[in-house]
Amino acid sequence: MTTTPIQPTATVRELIRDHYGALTQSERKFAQALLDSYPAAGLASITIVAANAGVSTPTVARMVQKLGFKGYPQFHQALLKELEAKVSGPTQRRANWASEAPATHHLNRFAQAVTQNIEQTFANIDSDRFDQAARDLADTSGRLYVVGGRITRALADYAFTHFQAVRERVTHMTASSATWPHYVLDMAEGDTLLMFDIRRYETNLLRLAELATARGVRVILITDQWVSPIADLARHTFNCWVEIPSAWDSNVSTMMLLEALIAAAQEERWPATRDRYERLDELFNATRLFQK
Amino acid sequence: MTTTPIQPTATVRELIRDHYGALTQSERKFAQALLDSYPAAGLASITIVAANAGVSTPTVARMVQKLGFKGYPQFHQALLKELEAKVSGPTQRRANWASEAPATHHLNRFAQAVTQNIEQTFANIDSDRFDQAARDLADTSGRLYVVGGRITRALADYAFTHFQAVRERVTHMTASSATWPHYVLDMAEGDTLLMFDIRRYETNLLRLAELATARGVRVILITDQWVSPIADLARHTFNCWVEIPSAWDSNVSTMMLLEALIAAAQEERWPATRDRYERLDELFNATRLFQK
DNA sequence: ATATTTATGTCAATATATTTTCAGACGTGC
DNA sequence: GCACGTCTGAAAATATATTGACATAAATAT
Repeated sequence: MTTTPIQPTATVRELIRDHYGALTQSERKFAQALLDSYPAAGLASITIVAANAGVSTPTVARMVQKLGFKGYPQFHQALLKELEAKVSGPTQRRANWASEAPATHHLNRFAQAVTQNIEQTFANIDSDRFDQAARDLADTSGRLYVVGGRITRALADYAFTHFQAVRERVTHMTASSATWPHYVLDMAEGDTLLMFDIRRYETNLLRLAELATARGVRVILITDQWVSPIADLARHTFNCWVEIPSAWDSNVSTMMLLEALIAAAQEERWPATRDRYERLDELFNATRLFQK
Repeated sequence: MTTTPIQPTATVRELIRDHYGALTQSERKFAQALLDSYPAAGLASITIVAANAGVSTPTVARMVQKLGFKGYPQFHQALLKELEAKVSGPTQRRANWASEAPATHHLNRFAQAVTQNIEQTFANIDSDRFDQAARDLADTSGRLYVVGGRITRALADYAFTHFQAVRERVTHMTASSATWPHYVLDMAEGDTLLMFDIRRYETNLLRLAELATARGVRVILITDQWVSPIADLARHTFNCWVEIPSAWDSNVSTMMLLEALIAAAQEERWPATRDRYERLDELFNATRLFQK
């Protein structure tokens, strides 16, 4: 492990990060609790603080010593000093994301843009349609196909991996559109096709949507705020705000929507999904044995 | 003396204002000191706090009782609670996300959990390390390798697609670990390896990290809040908060961090990257003609 | 499977914080 | 200037926090 010498300017947060590798399980439990509500969770007495984190007092005492403090009081004082410096600063409580970076730092500008996208995206979701879409995605009476474009292929892949855990009969249509006709051949009424189409909309995907809907397949489309032409064919369309100050589009909101759909579909199929997860876990454990 | 009932909603600041008339000279001295650097000046022990304000301990004790607290500890706790509520991140007390859905709707619960994860994640990024990592990722004097685990393969894929647009000499190491040794064979000092390892840490990835670092490759690790063992070998480690109320982990914050890194690397290499984008665009347009 | 190491909590000791008591200081009205 | 009430901090008494020693539990290696 790299034992970084304690910088006099290092925040407790940084100290935790640096020493995290050397912390034991319970110590990490406390560290997490502290980071969870920082720095408040470290400003009470050691007794209270330990109880809140669900560990014993000596555990906390030992940990702060590992971080380089002489004892808990010194640690407490350090936290307090940080707080004081932060609150008395000139940019009092500007919404900074990266704690110590200036508001103009790339990170903060980026975080702000993405957050706005997320807000926009979620504000524009109709919860009824969302619920319906989740039901479609969870419906195992038909197959579920997943497909994405050049960039969104990764998202489709992610969706595939997770839906595979949630339900049976899932297919990821690979990005090579040459193989798509084979899949279409087997599509039937009652099947669902989850499509990702973010700008620079791809003609291939539109053609695929046409073929699929012609066969009675329900299309669920995840697109951007400018809306892919596939929307006209889709049963449900979701718009994601993707613009960031950059040459390309952000897919954080897309990912978030996707995860929300997976989570909802999972809930839809509980407890059937739980069994799948457990069986999956066993299989992975079995595989793991070989690796040792 | 009339014991004013403690308003549960009143802040200590308000209490001081309300009782200011009833305070004695020394008590006011302390009150001023507290307001001067609020709430830090009230979060140490009564002894220290009193000394800092230049008054005696009993003065402080008497005053907090005047404010309606049973004793100093209770006063301390009240301040702490306020702080906790206040420091909670930029988006904390937002109204519902999906505008018309009730707060208990799945969507809103999900959005809230994810937002907290994002906040935590970004609060824990050290901007210097972030900048350094971005520089490593943009450095074309060596190759850039990207690799992920079972779930994070999709993220690695996404990273690959984007970094490929940003710079040359990028390789996505496929998920099949059997082929990894071939890649390692060609790794050299000055190369960079971007790894994703979220819990259920994979032994394969750890072995790969060991081999790579042994060859002088810089490892940049993106892991979760519980930290993959690879962290000990990595040059830069980033922690993503991934917990959501679900059987699996969310990767929205991971995606967001990844995008932030891509954006930073892109900026690092501007305008070289702009040329690449333009050429890439031309190529895609050429391909598109065939599809029509 | 067993031994060894490491981690963790209980309990006791020690130190520190908090409150109470009280005597002097200070101001105020006569 | 004197008497009275109030304020203030020193110091004692009490409560609580902090740390260290130890035994048990968990993890790891043999």
